[in-house]
Amino acid sequence: MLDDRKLAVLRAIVEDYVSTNEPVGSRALVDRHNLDVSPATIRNDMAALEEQGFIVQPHTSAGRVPTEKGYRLFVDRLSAVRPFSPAERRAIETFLAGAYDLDDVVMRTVRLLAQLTRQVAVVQYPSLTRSSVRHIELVPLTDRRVLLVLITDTGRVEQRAVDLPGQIGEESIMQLRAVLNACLDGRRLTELTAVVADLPARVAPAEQANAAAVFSVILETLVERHEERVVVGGAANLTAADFSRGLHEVLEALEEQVVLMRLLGESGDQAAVTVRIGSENDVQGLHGASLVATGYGSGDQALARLGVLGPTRMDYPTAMGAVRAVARYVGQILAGS
Amino acid sequence: MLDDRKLAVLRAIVEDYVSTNEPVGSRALVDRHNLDVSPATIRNDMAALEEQGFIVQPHTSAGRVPTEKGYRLFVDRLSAVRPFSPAERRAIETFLAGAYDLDDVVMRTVRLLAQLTRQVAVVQYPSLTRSSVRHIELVPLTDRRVLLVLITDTGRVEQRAVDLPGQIGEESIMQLRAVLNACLDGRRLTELTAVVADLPARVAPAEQANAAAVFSVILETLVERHEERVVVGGAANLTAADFSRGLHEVLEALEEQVVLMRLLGESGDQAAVTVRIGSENDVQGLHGASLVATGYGSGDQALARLGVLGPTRMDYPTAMGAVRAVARYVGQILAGS
DNA sequence: ACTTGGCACTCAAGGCCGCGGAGTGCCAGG
DNA sequence: CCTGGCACTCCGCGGCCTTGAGTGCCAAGT
Repeated sequence: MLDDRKLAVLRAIVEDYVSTNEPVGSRALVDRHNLDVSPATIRNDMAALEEQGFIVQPHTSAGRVPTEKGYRLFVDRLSAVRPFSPAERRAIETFLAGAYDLDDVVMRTVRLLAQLTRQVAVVQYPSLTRSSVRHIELVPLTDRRVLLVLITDTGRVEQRAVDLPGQIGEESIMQLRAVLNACLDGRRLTELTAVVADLPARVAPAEQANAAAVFSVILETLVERHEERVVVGGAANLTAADFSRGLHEVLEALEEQVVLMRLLGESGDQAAVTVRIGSENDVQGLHGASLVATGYGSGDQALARLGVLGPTRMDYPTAMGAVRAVARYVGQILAGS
Repeated sequence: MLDDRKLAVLRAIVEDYVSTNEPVGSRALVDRHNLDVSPATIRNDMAALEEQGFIVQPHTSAGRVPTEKGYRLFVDRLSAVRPFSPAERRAIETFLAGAYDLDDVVMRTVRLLAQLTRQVAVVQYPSLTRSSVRHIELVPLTDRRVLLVLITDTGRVEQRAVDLPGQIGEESIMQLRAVLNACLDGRRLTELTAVVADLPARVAPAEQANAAAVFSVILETLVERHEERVVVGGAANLTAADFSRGLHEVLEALEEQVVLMRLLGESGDQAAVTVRIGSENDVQGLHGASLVATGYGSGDQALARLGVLGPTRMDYPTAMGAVRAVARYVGQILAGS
């Protein structure tokens, strides 16, 4: 039903449309790509492709434009991820290697992705759930309030103020800190729920109430409500892409952490680069946008996800290449630190 | 030269233009505001105002539009900061009071400002320079690398990984930590330069090299390069404002921390609400935009600045009211925690 | 000395028309 | 199954006109 040439035609249409942003006609197609057949032949193929819903014409007597289904076929079977040249790889590597901080790594990653793809970059902070506790610190703020700081082995620092039910003194804090570090150090965050349940037994009865407050905050903040921040960059690139009227909605969506989490979250295989095209992502306000994303992590486990967001007519091979390469190097950086 | 009625006319023009976004003519003016004179009279006044550069007409036979000079006069002499109703104040207060975290306070502030003004909100993190050290923590990452965490009395947590010149053991870290906390606790960040200079004397000779690395990082990161982050929110509101073609530049500017710092930084009196109109802020890409900003802080000292950014034709009285009110409440929240 | 109504003038915005050109679908012949 | 030819469709563009909002100016009124 779809012979090789028809597929080649579809590929050519996608490529041309992506680069010119104008409906592509049969003549232009035979010129730019060296298909050695006549425009008329191409027209027949186009008719077939249109019948099956891979392309449409905006109006009679205009060229063809790929549909979402067309893009889908393109990324699944017609395109190769564009590999990066050694020079580019080296540039990426050195740019990321300059970071001195987890925050800095994430910031640089976002900028890099945005710049490489000329799209909006979206990077999720490395997840807490797979990392383990390196250290817990308690700092008195007032006599009924302490600051809880938790440091993970991925270098992430989580902080939260805790309001206590009763007063607390310096030595009680010392004691509590000792208990916490003794029991929680080196534990996976996912184990914490179980471990924390045993803690009250190790605390002096007089301090039970205050300790309980701290414990519940640990669980609540760091485990259950693991607020995995998503950082966005390159929003300025949206103006080039012709979202025109939907731009407002896209910008709004980009400011909602929850929406971004949903967007990135929905996908199966963590290691592979996945592509969600247009309405495939059912996230509010981001129909008409495509996401190219993948997981990244320090080992072979994915810690979090990153990707780029753009109009459906985006350069998928390049985007996929950039996402894959950046994810790989960020992983290395994180593993090395 | 400018009698009272002419000023009233200018005020009316600004108000109408801001709310309708269309050049305002003499007839519309006498209708909407109850100036009891005829349109012809207004026209004469308009001619005078135009001659002095407060208004212009986009083309012959269109209504008048305020110039930057016109807006300037408006905010300086013709407008009153719009006060907030008690109900609004309470809403602001409770919204901000819900925060449990410095990060959370800043995030909520940004959202709140953006929502109140329907403009882009810009909030600078409370400055380090005026706060003092609450606690310093050193956490081993590898045997040649430690994580330095510094907690300030404003609840801010700064972190940075330090690469050491030599290996370091658990007990050396303990010792170093003790020295650091003994000497730096409670000190103003601005004093640190002097205090740190005395530190090497207190460290065992064998540890000098490693200790020096840590000290220099403390100074470098936390004092000299006090990277005062600026958080932006409500970018989606830019689409409503008709920046039309400059939108790209504005979005780009908003992603550059340095640009934002310059933008907020430039102003004299910290406590007052200041307005920079259009080309008055000579920051790259933000001509055609106005900034309404003020300092905020926990005491009477300003810790940092916040404000809103919008098109020159923005609702200054409301923006100024919102900025002032929010700054006040954020200050209270910070003082209380 | 201001204010006012009247009047002529200007000019952007919008609707209409006609044209050129790109692109298509179809058909008949290779 | 490919190809050239042909008739057809329709978008985009420029020109033209009309409309209406708004102005500037002037002469008369208070």
